[in-house]
Amino acid sequence: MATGRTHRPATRSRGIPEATVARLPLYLRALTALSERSVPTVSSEELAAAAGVNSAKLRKDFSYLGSYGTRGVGYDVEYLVYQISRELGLTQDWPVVIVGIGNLGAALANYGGFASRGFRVAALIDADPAMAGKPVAGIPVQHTDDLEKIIDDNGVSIGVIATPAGAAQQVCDRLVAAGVTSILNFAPTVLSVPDGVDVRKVDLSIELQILAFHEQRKAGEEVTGESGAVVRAPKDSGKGPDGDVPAVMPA
Amino acid sequence: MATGRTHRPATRSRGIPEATVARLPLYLRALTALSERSVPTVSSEELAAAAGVNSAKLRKDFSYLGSYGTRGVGYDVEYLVYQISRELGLTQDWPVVIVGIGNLGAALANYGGFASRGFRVAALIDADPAMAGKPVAGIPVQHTDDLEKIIDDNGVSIGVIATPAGAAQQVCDRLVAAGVTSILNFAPTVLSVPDGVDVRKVDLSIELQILAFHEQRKAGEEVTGESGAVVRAPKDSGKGPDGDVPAVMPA
DNA sequence: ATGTCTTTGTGAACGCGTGCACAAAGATGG
DNA sequence: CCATCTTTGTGCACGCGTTCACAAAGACAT
Repeated sequence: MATGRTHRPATRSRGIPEATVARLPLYLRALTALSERSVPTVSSEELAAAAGVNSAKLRKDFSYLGSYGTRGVGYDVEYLVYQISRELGLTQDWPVVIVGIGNLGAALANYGGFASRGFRVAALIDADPAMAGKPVAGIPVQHTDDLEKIIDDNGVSIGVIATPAGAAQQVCDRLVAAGVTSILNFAPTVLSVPDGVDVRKVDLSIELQILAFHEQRKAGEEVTGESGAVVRAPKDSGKGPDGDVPAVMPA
Repeated sequence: MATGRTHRPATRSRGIPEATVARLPLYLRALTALSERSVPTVSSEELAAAAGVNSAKLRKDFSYLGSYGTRGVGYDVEYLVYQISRELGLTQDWPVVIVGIGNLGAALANYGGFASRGFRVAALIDADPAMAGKPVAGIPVQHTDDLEKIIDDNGVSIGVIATPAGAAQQVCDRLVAAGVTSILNFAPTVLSVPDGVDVRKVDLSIELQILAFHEQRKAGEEVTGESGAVVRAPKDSGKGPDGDVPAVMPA
């Protein structure tokens, strides 16, 4: 997490809870799919199932946006798509820069999910002079030296950091100084930013570690299991870690 | 989110709250850095700062693991690294398969953060026959047809899905049927899995949409203290979205 | 051994998020 | 126009997570 505005301590933005905001994109995706199939209306139950949430939660979420449903019928799909898009600020086009065009940065540049949701990759930036000018995803990579100018010229307020961990804080500082106020960080580092700047982080190895924790717990319940009891077959042929690694011993 | 075990409704695994589990990797990273600098002990205050969290929260988190600190001194770095690693199941080596070797899948295969944390990429799988045999990150890509055999031969219990959205559920079903019980999903879809299977999702466009929401809110606050009216500074030279896109109109 | 000083570990209070359950609203049919 | 039936919107209760604040524990100096 960043030092600045990351978890937004109870700062219920304009009355919409953070947890709800995080689910709106989910609803939007489900609604867009329905819209493409020309489904006119949808009930909270159906939509909740499509989004993978509880229907009561969904209704409460929508209640923060206003009363957009019709009792006895459900929600108008097109209207709801519009309302959520507007609420999320997706009726506008957000220019985004990606800094650090390695494997991940290139993958992000090629990712279709951005453009389809109102985000436009305005520039790709990398510190390697050898990359300069080389096109990635049809966009020429520019050098870090011009970072400030690029941000300014394009009116960018959202930056994506996909650099190695060591460079992330420095890049972050420059982005912020140049006027960026929202950062999506893929580097495995805690970024420190001033108040007023939002940081969200995506950390691949952390996600795996959380999975490993639960996986280990499942394995530990194998026979002992009170409820689930996986009871893996005899012999150590079962799924799971290959073996024990000594690791560091306690002091 | 997935239908199955994703949010784990209050199923405090072995007494350790989910929120704490999610922070352990963060602490571990900070501690590893200290360890590499041969720092012997660290106080909750220092470590909390390095991990970007509140020190009280950190102490409470550690209290779930046991009393590993020394009052008046702090925590033994090496010992804590060991304890957290063990708790997370990282003293074991977890074989992982990545399904869908497009831009993102390739980036994940090349990502160093996996190997350094006890995760080993056991296999890369893709549905494109043209990719078969081609090495990515030094590992030959295998065809989806052999998915079940690969899972079984390598004793894989953690799978990463980096396929297009359309293929994700099908791949997921096959992974689960083959014995995978933890899935990290990069495809923008809600996966449905049976009980006992954990799913974590990483959705790039959702993260950006959340940032856009806050960005829009900040813009709205510019001059007008709180409620509406964007009132951007004179001329539209400020940072921000390029312009309004009509989008869908309300019914 | 005793006192002081630092830092941990945790009891308690509070706030957010979730889910139940139901009343109100409106559509639909007779 | 009235009755019935479906589905929303929400009051309420509960539990998790966070934070404060402080007593207990131990290091360290004298």
